[in-house]
Amino acid sequence: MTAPTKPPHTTPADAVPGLSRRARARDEEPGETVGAHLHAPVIDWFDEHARDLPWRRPEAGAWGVMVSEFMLQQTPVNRVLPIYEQWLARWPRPADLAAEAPGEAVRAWGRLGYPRRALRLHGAAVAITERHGGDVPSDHAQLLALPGIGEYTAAAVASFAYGRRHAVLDTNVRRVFARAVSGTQYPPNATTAAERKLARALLPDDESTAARWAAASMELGALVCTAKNESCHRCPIAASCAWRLAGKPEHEGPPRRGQTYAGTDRQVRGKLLAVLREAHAPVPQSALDRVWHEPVQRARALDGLVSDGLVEPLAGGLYRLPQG
DNA sequence: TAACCGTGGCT
DNA sequence: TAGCCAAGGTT
Repeated sequence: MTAPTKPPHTTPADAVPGLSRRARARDEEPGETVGAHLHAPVIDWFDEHARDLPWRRPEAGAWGVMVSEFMLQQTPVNRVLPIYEQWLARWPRPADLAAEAPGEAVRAWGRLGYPRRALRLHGAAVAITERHGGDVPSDHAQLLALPGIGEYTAAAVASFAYGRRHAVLDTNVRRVFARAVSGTQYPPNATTAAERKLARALLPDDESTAARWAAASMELGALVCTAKNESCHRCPIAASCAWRLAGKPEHEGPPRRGQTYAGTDRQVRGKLLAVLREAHAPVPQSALDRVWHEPVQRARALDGLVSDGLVEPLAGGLYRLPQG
């Protein structure tokens, strides 16, 4: 098993075939919208082909959108669906989660992976309850100030839940833009200023259209313009796609090494936490010792979990999920 | 900036 | 089969 790897890049920052020189020179707030020829086909495609996901239904509300965004960070939709439903049924409002021990969030997170997200979602619920009267804020800066929310998630919640106009730049959208506009197979490894500028330039002027565009361009990347085995024959903007018109050149250069997973601290942490999730009483050290043979790494992993706040050490060599 | 942080399905 | 891949955030 390996950890996630992102493809390397060659994107020339400002070599954007689809944009006029004036458009490239202009920085931020648009007077006229760039890339407007992409908006209608992508949004129309979305209207017809969008998946019916629970967090897209009106009854999900801003809290449902926010919960889904936390769970979807690096985790596939199909694995999120059942946990999302259980989560919202148990904690229908931020205050409901805030009233629980953080360890309950970690337990309910199950095997979604990256359990620190569960802790941060709990922390965000506490902050929303304390600072925002229990309502998920719609302001980008206020969202960004919450634990576990970065640039992408703040924009996604503001856009999807409140219809605000933000560039929502996730891995799907970055790949769509890299191909359709920049003409490269993959976006850069890390998000660049040029990508942000491009995303802002492509954002429709109208607020509700911008929100629709954000969801539609992301869905296109998830369903059609995928990382591997892309389906150009189903793509609404294939005719103007810079990468396709260039003959779909494959990325050149050394592939970035993916971190191996087997034998890493991450694997050990996962095994340790799995024991504590299943237990409903404090667990003795001896039970944790069984999950990994190598004592030094085992101790390091446990220490890491404790310092992350995912595990609470008790007197007498007992451990449990955090109660406070 | 780059490393770190889980998990399981797919090819 | 073993590497690839999935709606990132934090340090």
